[in-house]
Amino acid sequence: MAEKENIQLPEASNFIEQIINEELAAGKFQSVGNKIHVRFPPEPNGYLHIGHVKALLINFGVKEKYHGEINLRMDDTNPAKESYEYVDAIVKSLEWLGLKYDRLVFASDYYDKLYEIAEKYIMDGNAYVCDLSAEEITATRGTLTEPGTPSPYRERSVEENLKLFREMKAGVYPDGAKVLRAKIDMSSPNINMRDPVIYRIAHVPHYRQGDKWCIYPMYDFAHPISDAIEGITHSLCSLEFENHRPLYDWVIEKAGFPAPVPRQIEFARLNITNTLMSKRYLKKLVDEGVVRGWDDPRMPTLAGLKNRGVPPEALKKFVTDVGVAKAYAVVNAAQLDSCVRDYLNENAGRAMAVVDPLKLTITNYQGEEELSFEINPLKPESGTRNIKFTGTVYIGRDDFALVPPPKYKRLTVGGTVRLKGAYIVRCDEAVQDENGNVTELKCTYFPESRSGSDLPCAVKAKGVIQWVDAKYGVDAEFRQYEQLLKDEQYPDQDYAERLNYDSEHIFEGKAEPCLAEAEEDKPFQLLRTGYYKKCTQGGRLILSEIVSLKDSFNK
RNA sequence: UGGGGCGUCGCCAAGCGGUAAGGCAACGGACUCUGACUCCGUCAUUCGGGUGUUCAAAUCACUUCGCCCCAGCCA
Repeated sequence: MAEKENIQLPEASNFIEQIINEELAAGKFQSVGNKIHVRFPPEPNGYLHIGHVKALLINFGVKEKYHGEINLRMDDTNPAKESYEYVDAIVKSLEWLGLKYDRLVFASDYYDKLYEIAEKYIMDGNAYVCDLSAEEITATRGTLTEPGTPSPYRERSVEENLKLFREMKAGVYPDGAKVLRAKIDMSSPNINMRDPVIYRIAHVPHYRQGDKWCIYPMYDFAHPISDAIEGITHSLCSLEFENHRPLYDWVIEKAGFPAPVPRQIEFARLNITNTLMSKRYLKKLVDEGVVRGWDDPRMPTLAGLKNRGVPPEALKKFVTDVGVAKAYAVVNAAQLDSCVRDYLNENAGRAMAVVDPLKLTITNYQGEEELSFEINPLKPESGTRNIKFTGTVYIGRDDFALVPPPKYKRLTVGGTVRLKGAYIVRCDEAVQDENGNVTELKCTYFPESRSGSDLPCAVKAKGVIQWVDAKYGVDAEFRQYEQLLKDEQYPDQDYAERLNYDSEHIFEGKAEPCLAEAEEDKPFQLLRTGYYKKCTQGGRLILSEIVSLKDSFNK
């Protein structure tokens, strides 16, 4: 007898790793060299969204921790919904997140093997061809409290079943005429065990297999076997598959795979407040043209988040912080925002911009000069940028108040404020139009207050505001939003209600025109998105966020 | 109503019989040429409720209440 190897077990950081540690300690995987093997199995029927990041990180986390392997498997067993567009999008999303899998595999590559196992089931008396219609199967399945009734075709002979199944494969029957069912227990309290369908007829070409097949395996059959074929040790999935676990185990057992056999472990999926996390609805938004595509910045897809300017590192931090458990949970979107801000604060360069510009003219200033700003104050090594200053600038309308609220730190008539990186100015007059709207501010500046100068300066300013030079600033463009702005194509609440969810989060905010400081004669983009809003505190923009958004659009 | 799960601070979440980590949010205060950041401080005598076992329970047992999932030829 071989001695049990002494394996170094890493500290478990969640209940899944705890289970793996126990199994490892019990020697369950000795025959496979204690190699842990997991997989991430999306169906290529849509883009990955933020919810998938949880499954992704749990699986990749296990792979890393145990120095195991991970397959990216396209769970493509329903040809009606799948395509290469989605395969590509999924692969790209993983790249964006920086997750490297060991191999890309397709469930559709196992169709032959799957078929072979199905025939074995028939020969072993574990499956039969059923002629009942879909409605009849539903009707005879029983209810939650009543057992189902056996199909009249349940006791067909092995020979007949085999003949019929081969005819199904050969295309003798139309869609829906027959199915292959697992022969388990029609009175099981677990409805999934009441002779589930494992193969259906569908005369639909497959995006990879073409017309080769007209019968396709169901998830409950294909998934466990795919896992077993690949030597997966742990099949991690979300809670809604808990009821399928007995079937998962049954399918593998009857297929006769040798131990160690894959084990399914479920965890709670990720939910975020006001965020739609269903591929089905997201696809609907795309199909109906409510959004401009799966990568629309308002979408919670990874492609959309990327376009919104969310750094992948922030996403990973967020999902890791949220943890892994089995309790149903809805995480506050504020927690994601916090991760984004946190990362951006640390890494993003800074620039000034104003939304809703208000002209500020310094009446005693002449000429122009260049001022220097740090690109990222937190990272001195990132260098500086130079901004021209001509004495006529635009400031944000929010940074001036005719009637200042209590504790207001910005500009008021007669008050002073510092133009960030430049001078302190005093507002002498607020020019108003016939309606009383402020159209321009006439100010006086104090030369000795120049930023960084050692001159003694008597004037003090309680606030610091951003500005954009009137001559050198540029109109920021909204590359992503310009069309939306033009068409006023905003999904409305009615639409959201029809879809039965709250759209506030993905649709909040519209793009607004703004002015931005010029940078290498390339205007930068400013988006009025969720993050923009979240990054507004007390009416002030946090510049780092804006610049990062810009970067993400300069593809 | 059958079966399967889950209930620890406003939102997540550690805890695994020895006397409630952490993050987000919130609230005070310091600092600040980003009202940001940073920094300091506050924030569960209590773990859905009840009853037991024990010297000792969020952790064990029993019971009760609440929520989620399952009746696709979707995954």
